[in-house]
Amino acid sequence: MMDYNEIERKWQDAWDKAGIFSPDPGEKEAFMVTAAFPYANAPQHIGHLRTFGTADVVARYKRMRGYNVLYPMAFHATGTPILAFAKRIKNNDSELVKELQTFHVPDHEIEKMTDPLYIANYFIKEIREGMKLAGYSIDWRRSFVSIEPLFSKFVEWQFGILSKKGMLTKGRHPVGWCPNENNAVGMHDTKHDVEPEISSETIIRFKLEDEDSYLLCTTYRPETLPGVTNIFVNSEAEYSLCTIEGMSGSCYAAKSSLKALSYQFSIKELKEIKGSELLSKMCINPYTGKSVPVFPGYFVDPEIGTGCVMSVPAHAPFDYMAIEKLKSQGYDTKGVQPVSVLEVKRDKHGTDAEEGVVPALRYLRAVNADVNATDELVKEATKAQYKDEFRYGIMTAGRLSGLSVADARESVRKELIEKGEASEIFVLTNEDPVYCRCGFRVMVKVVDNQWFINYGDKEWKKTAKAALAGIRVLPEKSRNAFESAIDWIDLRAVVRAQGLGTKFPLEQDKIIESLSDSTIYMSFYTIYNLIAKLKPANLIPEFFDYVYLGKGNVDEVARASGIDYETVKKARESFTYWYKNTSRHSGPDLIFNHLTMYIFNHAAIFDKEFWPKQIVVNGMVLNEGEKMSKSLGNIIPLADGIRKYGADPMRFVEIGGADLFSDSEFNERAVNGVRERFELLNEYCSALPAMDAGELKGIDYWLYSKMNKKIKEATAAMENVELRLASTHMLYNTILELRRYKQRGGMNGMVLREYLSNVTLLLQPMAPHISEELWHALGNTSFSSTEKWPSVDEDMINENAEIGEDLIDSTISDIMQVIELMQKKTGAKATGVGIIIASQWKCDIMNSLAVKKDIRQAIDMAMANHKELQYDAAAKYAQALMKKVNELRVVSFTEEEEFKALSEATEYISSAIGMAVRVEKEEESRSSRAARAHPMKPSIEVS
RNA sequence: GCAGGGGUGGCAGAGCCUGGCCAAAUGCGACGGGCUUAGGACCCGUUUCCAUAGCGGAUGCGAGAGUUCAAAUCUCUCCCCCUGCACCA
Repeated sequence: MMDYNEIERKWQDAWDKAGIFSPDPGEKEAFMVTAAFPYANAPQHIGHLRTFGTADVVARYKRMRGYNVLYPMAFHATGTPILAFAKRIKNNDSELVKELQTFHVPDHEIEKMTDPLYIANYFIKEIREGMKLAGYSIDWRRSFVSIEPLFSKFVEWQFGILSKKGMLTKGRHPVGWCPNENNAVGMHDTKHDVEPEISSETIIRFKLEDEDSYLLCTTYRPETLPGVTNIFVNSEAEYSLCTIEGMSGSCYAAKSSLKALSYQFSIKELKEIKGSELLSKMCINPYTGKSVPVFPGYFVDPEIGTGCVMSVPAHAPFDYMAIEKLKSQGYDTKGVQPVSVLEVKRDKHGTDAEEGVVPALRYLRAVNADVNATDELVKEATKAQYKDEFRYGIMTAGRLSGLSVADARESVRKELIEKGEASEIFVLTNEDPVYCRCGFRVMVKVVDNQWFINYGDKEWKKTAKAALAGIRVLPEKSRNAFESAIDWIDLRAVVRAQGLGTKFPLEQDKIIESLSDSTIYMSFYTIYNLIAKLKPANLIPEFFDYVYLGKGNVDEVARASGIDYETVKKARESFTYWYKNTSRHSGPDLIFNHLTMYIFNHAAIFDKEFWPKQIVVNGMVLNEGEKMSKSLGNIIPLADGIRKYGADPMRFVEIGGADLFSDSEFNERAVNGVRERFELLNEYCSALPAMDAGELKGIDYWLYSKMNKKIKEATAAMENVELRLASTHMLYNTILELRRYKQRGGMNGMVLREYLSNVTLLLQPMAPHISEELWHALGNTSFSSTEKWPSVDEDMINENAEIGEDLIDSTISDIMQVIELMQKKTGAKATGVGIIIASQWKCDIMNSLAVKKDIRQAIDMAMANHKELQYDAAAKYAQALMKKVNELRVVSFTEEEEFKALSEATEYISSAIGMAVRVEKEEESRSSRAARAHPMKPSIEVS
């Protein structure tokens, strides 16, 4: 048994000592690999092997292909999660403490984690250790943290440029808000890590007849305005008359809804009235001008929206039910009748459309709801109807006629907002109320004067598309996602009121939001080791202008910044050297934010030659079929996994275990399978010294052929970062081939050494430690890490050698079948087997037919070439073949070659079937079954 | 809803772009056999159905339709699943 951890430590130390992964600019062509940097709030779990490991495999492969490869790594700590973390520790949050304990964070460390910087530093150290254990070939000299002052200088410079280029704008923006802490809240600020989901609704005002005031209704479905028959209010609740910013006149809304509204509009209360007082009134539909009455609605919640809803009984089951209930209670509903304003071409969830039946009623019937039905049931009907109507509905009412529901909604909404009759309001759409960690209910606040990066800018989108066109996206099928991400991304709020990070240059009391400060940081790696010792004050914009944009000259920049001449010069050289050829790695979840912003910012800031060249997107890692998550408690810390299974087996399973884009599965069985195969390779390597070299046999040529094919295919796979395919070639097929080689009596030490040497090198990117170990077991003294990738000798790819082996296999399996059937039938035991090989003329006829499909020509040709051949026999054979002429393939073996291949394998075949074997040619055979032989399908005679 | 990706044998998962060599790689599982004191590991075989002294046939890759001499693979329609939807890293 190999001790993986010992082997890994040994080679990691040796690499460190040799400094082979800390490159500087040189003669060789550069290649830089970067992976989305880890957030410094927890050590890594095995899922991180996917992105960082894939990046490492690419780095290692490219290094062996002769590139000067740089794989740097930094750490992200910007934003609020680390602050929230510190606060939770302060509050003794047991959930968090438990989580930390799964990562073996000692209690005395947890105690100190009330300090955000301490947290970041602690985990950065942990993560770095984990990455070393995993064997990543990282240049640690270039490692920085996204909250350190030098990096902030760089980010300030970046935003200076964005500002100058007009990419920053100001506007209104809704955010989740805690009224207690007066803070924006994101997912990590809420109880149970719920993301506040915000969507927009429409407030529509209905003018009260004979009064200079309005009723405010909230609705998702403004397109149903033509179908409004009345308004519902809650007759038990208090209502307020108030003035609302952005709407002229005074308006009524439920008193208990005002608080939430006040975070989006400034509101002044004038007076209060009872809901019941509104009941006697009539009001005017702003879209149709029609007058409608106000009724009490049992289901109206005064806390939601404005506490008034417009009633569309034809299309809203709740409205329909409410009116029916009123009627049954003897309430005077003034003869209102449902008005249908749209029709659905196909009913998915409701009953079939019936002439004259109100749509809402159909959906209610579909769930068996009567007048006494529960709200749950009505809700179900509502959902179904809304879904169908939004998806398939076509408007039938008035000017909206013919429009789809979605289009009509936009059109009505826009028209009313322009006229000042409606306004947009934001609401939380989470199923359950969302609570801040402090216990207060989260609401929506609209922030004015919010700074945005304007990714909606048409010209910028165009440049980004141009940049994308020049990027090699792997896997290629994810390019679509990038295309649509570029189209879709719009304004992005760029600052926050709190959090760690860089101050926003245009508004010094705000912090640049954490995804926005890390869009071009990869370029910072190229110079970080040169400037690490400088003071922030040295890093003036002119310095970055020179380094990244080539503006100005060394002398001036050196003088102005106080940085010495050599460093300035080197920094520019380093950037231009490393940044021309880059590969960016990340998970699929970042396509719609980070990676797209990465493209946008590069396109805006850098010269074309420094735009991204390659983006590799990889899937996640699942643990025994389930997503790893804190809540499931199935996270495997990286260090634990490596300690238990070894880094290389873990790497192999996680990185090579699935297609790039699909998720890979961690399971113990697979890891053990890999370990066993490594052991087997190791055994073969140790057995080598005892083996002699001798004359090459057929099976040796076969192994050579397989080896070269393997190199060819593994190389192609690595070029496309198809790591699953590559791993199949490199390890799994290797084991199958070695097994066969041995079974077929292969024992040529020279051949085997060459084969194993190449396999060892192929394995290097994915299993670097094992590769080094085997490489030395084979007697080498260099690092396999810095060796050349094996090259293909096309001449040694020998199809015939492989066909020969396939022939042997298929013959054996045919023999076994025949024997089995015979024994079943006659009960007699077989004692010997004759293999009879088809005559050359059969082969000739078959090949001729396969190419030409001309029976005449085939027979003539065979007759001409084989004097002994009877015309009858040739014709009969050719006719039989004609029946499936379309399936015929050219046979590349001659009778002689077929005979040779099988004769040489007699020993193997007879040991496989357990009895004596005789091989003969058809024309020499006296067997009655001889004529049944086909090319590559010898006749079998069992005696 | 919008966007992106999928649906293949007991399971996982290739193949699909570039139609035929695909009853469909590979791994796992199950079954039978070998090795072994026994188990594990390892090795060999079987693993849709029917037929059969092997080389044949039927059904078949979410459902349906189409194109083609030929479809898991191309086109259309439908159904279902997964992921993301933003200021959050």
